[in-house]
Parts: sequence; C-alpha cells; structure tokens
Amino acid sequence: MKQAPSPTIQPVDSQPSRTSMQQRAVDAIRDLIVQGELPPGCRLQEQALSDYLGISRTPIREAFRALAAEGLVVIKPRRGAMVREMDLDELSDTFQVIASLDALAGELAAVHATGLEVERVASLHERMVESYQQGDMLEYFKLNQAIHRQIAASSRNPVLERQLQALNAQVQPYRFDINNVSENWRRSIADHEIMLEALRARDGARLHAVLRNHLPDKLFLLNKLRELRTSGRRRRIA
Amino acid sequence: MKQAPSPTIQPVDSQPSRTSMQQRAVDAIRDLIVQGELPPGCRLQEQALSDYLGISRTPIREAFRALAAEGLVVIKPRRGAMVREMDLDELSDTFQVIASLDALAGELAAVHATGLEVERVASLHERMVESYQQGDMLEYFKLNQAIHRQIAASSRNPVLERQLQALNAQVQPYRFDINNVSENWRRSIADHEIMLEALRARDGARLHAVLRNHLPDKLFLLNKLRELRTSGRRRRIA
DNA sequence: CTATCGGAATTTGCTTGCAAATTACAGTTG
DNA sequence: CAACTGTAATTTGCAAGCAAATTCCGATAG
Repeated sequence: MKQAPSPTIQPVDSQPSRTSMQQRAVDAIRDLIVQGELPPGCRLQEQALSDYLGISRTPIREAFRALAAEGLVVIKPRRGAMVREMDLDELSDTFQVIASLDALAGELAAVHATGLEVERVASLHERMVESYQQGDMLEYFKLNQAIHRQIAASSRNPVLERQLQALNAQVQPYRFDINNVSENWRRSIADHEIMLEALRARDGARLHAVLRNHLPDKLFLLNKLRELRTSGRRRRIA
Repeated sequence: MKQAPSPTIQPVDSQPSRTSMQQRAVDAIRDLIVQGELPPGCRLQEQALSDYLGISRTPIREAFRALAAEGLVVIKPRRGAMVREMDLDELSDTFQVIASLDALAGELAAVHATGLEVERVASLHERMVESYQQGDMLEYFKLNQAIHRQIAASSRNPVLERQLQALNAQVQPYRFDINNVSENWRRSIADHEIMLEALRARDGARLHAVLRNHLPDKLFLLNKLRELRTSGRRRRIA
C-alpha cells in the first residue's frame, strides 16, 4: 500500500496528462498563426520552427498535419507547409458557414442556456457597449467574440461548438485587417441588443434569424477590403 | 528548347503531384475507417498498420494526427490512437449540424445550381426511387448520399462542401447500423420529392426548410438504436 | 478463488540520420 | 543586359533506433 490513491479505481482519463512535445508544437504554432505572428502565406520551415520551439522536426511535422486538417495550414508535397491564405471568396464562404452555425447555436442556446449563462451574455454585452463608446476596438472585438463563444457553449452541442471554434480560428488572422474598417459598429451593436433580448425571451427563432444575418464585422466589410486591395493579386497565370 | 511546355510560365501547382507515403497512409486508413473495416473504438497500433500498409511508422503517425483533426480518430497521449467512438449524443449533435449545413447548401444550390446540375439531381432521385421500390438498400443509400453531395457541390461554397464531407465521414461508420432499421423510407422519399420540386422551382427557402428537418435516416432512427443497445455499454467505472 | 503486486514485453514519443527533391545561385551565352 | 543551364545548398520525406511509459501476464498473498 505504498501509494494507493483511491480505494477503487483511479479515473485515468480525468487529467489531460502533461503536454507532449507534439501537443505543445500544435498549440504554439496555432497561436502564432491565429495571433498573426505567422501571417497567411508565410512559409513554415521545419528546421526553423524546430529551432525556435526547441522541439525536433518530427513532432513539428506532425503538428503541421494536424493544423492542415484544421484548415490553418496548407501542405504541398515536397514543397513544405505554409500558413493558409484565404482569398476573399474563401473568406466570404467561411463567414457564410459561420453565420449559419451561429444561428443554429443561438436557436439551441435559447432553449438550453441556463439563467446564469444568459446573465453572463448580458454582462459581456454591457461591457462590449462600453468598449464601443470608449472606442476601445480591441476590447470590443474580444468581448464580441466572447459573446459568440458563450452562445456556442450554451447550445449544449459540443460538436457544433467545436466546428465554430475551428472556423473562427481560420478567419481570425483576417479579423485584424477588418477591424481597421470600422463603420457599422452601430448595426452590430443593434443586432446584439436584439440577440440579448431574444435570448432572454427564449425566442429561438428570433435569435436564429438575427444571427443568420448578423455578419457583424464580416461580409459587410469584405467589399471594403475588396476595394482596398486590387493590387495584392494572386499569381494569375495570364 | 528541350521541354518548354508553355512560352510564359508553367502552372506549377496544377498537378497534385504523386502521392507521398503519408498521403497514402491517410487515405488508406480513412477508407478502412469509413468502410467499417476498422470499427469505432478499434485501436490503431502504429506497428500493425505500418506492417499492413508497408509504410514505416513515421508517416503512419503523421496520418493519425491528420485523421484526429478530421474527427475520425482520437489520440490519447502515450496510449495510442483509436477509431473515434461516438455515443448517441454525439451522433445526434453531429446530425444536427449536418442538417443545418445541408439546409444552407440547399438554399445556395437553389440559387447557383446549373440546369444540368438540377437534372443530375433529378436523375439520381429517379434511380433512388427505383432502388427503393426494388428494396435495394445499399444502392438506395448510395444514391441518397450522392444527391446530398450534388446539392453541396451546387452550393458553390467549397468551404461548406468540405465541412459537410468531413462531418458525413464521421457518421459514416454508423450509417450501416442505421440502415438495418429501415422504416421511414417513405418519409425520406417524400422529403426528397419536395426537395427536387423546390430545387426546380429555385425556391431556396423551401429547400432550406425541408433539409433542415429532413433527417432522412438520421435522428429518427437513433431512438431505435438506443433501444437496441442498452447492452453494449461503455466501461462505466461505477 | 479473487484480488493485488511485480516484472517482462509491448508500444509510444522523440531524436538522429540519410536519400531524394526542390530551390537558390552563379557562370555562361545569345 | 537578360535569359538559360548546371551545380551547390537547403529542405522535405522517410526510416531506423533508443528511452520512457504503459500494458500484459504470471506469481503471490489474503
């Protein structure tokens, strides 16, 4: 009886167990991408990241594969990995899917959210409006995302939550660009007011409808981007 | 001028280039899982698959990571990989997401599908009804899926198409179980009739509504499954 | 006969190393 | 001066090998 911790059976799977090199690599690289340190189109060299993270190449390679399946990285055989570069069409497509899933999440959240969760959304909403009034863009967007994450969590559908998380990560590197074009915060705030109202009233259909067309900082601003670029064309083979 | 193919620039990225060991491993293992040869819960041993596929362990490991991010495999650190096992809740959650995305796909397809594509759906539908009348279950389900795939393709949203493909792959191993409980084909066929009608009429809203609640062989039958099991419980530490 | 303990065998995680392919660069030529 | 060719350097893909952790299995005690 040296170190019998529990009389019956120890729930082995409870703790996520300490991080493996591979997991550390995935998380580190994902962060670098989502935070924008590794911008879209950036080449990911195995050796370079291996040195930088102090992890040998093999787990780095495995991390690339995982991130590729997540949609954050593109791997071309024999030519290495690069941060996925989305053109405006892909961004638009992705936002469309996100909006659709957000709507589903809202509809489900209207049914399943606890009172506490509703109030948490309300609190986040208040703070978001404050940030808006103070012009604190960064905080505004963080709270905006926090609200959407909370709604996803309240949907009680982990699969849905997971999908949303993955898709949002994919567009995250572009959010910052979009932030600069900030006009229609008003509309977004108004949408959020309605959302909160609908959530409190447990009106799933209404939440669905609003979220479906919410596109807070999304599609609306893509056209702006479309104008702003025009120069940064992709290689067009003529 | 030995082999100058084009006078300007050769489109380097056109061909997918020949398959690497890693890619072969991913495809082979995915097939084994989706086809049901490696059933849910089945342990995936690196050495065993390495021997079986004639590929060394490294690319196999990379394949595991990729499939894990796709949602087909679960990896527990230091304990190996196994084919993902979905309980009924997860299945239900996944079908909910699929239905939502199918609805979006239908709505978009109503707008973007070419006349040819509409007729292709019509043709698939006819053959599906035939298979139904002849009681050819396997063919019926194949055509059913083909219809949904065609609608996804006609949505002209590759991101959406990709998501649907991934999610459908995840539930694929369970479809066969579900096939055995075949009662409400009628309802499914009726839905499909309406879908085709709506698609021809370019009625996106109607297509959306039908697909949203289509759940052809899906949720409806889950309860059946729930009864049928009760014995095949997971290890419950109790 | 059941349950617990200890050691051997298997299995995973990671490092290292090598061959092949790609990329970069420099010299040469038109 | 620009474009092309050939070679060198980098980089990826894969395989083998070693250490650590886990699992398996038999032995022992209750």
